[in-house]
Amino acid sequence: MEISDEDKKFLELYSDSIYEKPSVTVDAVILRLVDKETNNYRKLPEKKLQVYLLNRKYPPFKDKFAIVGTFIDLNNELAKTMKLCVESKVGLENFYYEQLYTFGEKQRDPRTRVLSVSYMLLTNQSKLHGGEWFDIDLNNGKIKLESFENGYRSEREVGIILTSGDTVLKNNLIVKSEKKGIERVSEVEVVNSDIAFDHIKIICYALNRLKNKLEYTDIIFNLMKEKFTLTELKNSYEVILGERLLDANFRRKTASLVLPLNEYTQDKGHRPSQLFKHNPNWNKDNLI
Amino acid sequence: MEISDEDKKFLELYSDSIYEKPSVTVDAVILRLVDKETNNYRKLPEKKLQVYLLNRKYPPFKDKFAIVGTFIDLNNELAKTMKLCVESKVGLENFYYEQLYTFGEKQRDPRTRVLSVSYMLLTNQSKLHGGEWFDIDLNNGKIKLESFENGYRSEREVGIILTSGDTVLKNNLIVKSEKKGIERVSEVEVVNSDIAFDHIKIICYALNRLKNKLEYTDIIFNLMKEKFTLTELKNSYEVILGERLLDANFRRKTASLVLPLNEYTQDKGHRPSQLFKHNPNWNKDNLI
DNA sequence: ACAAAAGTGTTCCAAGTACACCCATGT
DNA sequence: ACATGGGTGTACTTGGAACACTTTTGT
Repeated sequence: MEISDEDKKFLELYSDSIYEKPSVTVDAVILRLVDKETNNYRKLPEKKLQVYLLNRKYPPFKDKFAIVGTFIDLNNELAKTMKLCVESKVGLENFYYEQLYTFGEKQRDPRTRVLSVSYMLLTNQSKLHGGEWFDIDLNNGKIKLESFENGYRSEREVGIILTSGDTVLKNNLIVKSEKKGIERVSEVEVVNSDIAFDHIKIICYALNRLKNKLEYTDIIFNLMKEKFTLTELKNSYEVILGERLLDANFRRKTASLVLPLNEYTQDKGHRPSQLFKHNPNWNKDNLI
Repeated sequence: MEISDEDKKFLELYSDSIYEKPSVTVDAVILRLVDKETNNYRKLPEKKLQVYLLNRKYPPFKDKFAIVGTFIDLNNELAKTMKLCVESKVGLENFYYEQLYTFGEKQRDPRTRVLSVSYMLLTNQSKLHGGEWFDIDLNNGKIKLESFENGYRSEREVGIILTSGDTVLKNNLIVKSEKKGIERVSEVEVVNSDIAFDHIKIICYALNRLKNKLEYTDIIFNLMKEKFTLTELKNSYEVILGERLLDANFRRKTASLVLPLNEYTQDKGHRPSQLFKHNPNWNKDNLI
């Protein structure tokens, strides 16, 4: 990408303020999986999915919880800015991340026009600081489907309850999808939300992305500890997918994703279980 | 999302210029499928995938071809701005679109820091103005795979040749992917490109998105005319996927995606073929 | 007649589904 | 003894892959 002489001349004269500019933030939906406490010595702990939120110290949305983010730095790459932000604000390093979507609705920030380039972060670390882990309780309502001759319209209520100790944050969304011949509209509407900005929409987007990627990637291992039993892995899938899986089939399907170790769990009140680790050489599509 | 009194007070005093702002564009990769000419009265025309590019009249990258885009308007939604831009610059209306990715590399625009919120647009219209349709000739090199104990590194050269009449634009990318335990890096590097900015990267991203979505959506019908034969549909899949499909299997697999019409092709030098249209009520996941 | 596309049928194989069943452990 | 998770086997179903074969048209 060589720059022509004419371009060089132009650039010397160029003023970068001729177009209005928006503010831009990078925002991170930080997710992890943890064990629910259990009092039964036999029972294995169930897993729960959590998101890390910060209580906002300044307006707008002072005292509301929000996902981690910052205004971008023009001298850094977007992802770099996001990483620095996450490291400095909550102390998280070395994590899996991917860009999700850029949210830019006109009214999403009461201050001014602000675009949010959002990221999903997955971790198995717990010791973050500055905020709180919130349990995610996702409740997909029944889908309402209306069919016409040349298409359909679907609508579903989605409830997301975020809980950390006594703090319970309720959020309700409506996910709409309409299809009429070639026309096609998808929309997520926030009915009510106890967290800042449109962040519940971003969280919802991340949860969907994660769920979809479980099927065809090995993304889940970013949420696992290094060593785990297959039942732990199965529970993890179940929590994210929101459905129960059959044990025998699960073991076969995931066989290529994991490597068996010569270690076993003990002291569990039931038969010991073999430990596994992620098979980093699992390929599939990458080999094509 | 009520605004508290404290927030209101804050907003009155708020100055939106405390953070540096980037310029932001919306950019559209406009794709269509057309028939290659054929001189054999028996042979059906093959399909080819095309992208619509504009010749830049002003620096930077004057006289280079670029995808359609504009600096955003702070008073409009992002998608709205993109739609208005596409309509006014090339005369395209009523199309399928989806947001792709936000490109923001520091050096991607020689003028200043510019983020590009990119979209993929699919159409079956031909009569655009102001630019040219370029045939897309995508050439995936062989993948080079290097395996270690705890991961692997893959690298592949991708050549994209864009042709419109005598204009031939060559572009070469290297797609890298590295995995070491939990660490994971993916990167696309532009080796050389005959088009403006990093637009070849955006086009490449769109082509991949389209290819992936063929599998699990009915997105392809946005590229088809209203009525088509199953062989036309199969050719369309083949061109985008870059591989041949088996006819008998294809017919079975796509059966639920289409509705048969009581019309048949004629004058083709071979057996007439039934025409089909998209089944707009094809659902699958949406029913869950 | 014949080249090309249109369309159907069949066999084989891989993978997913749903169970039934036995094993090993700590209390 | 027993509740619980760990783990294997199997019969059935579904769908994709590969290929053979027939039909129909315009020139």
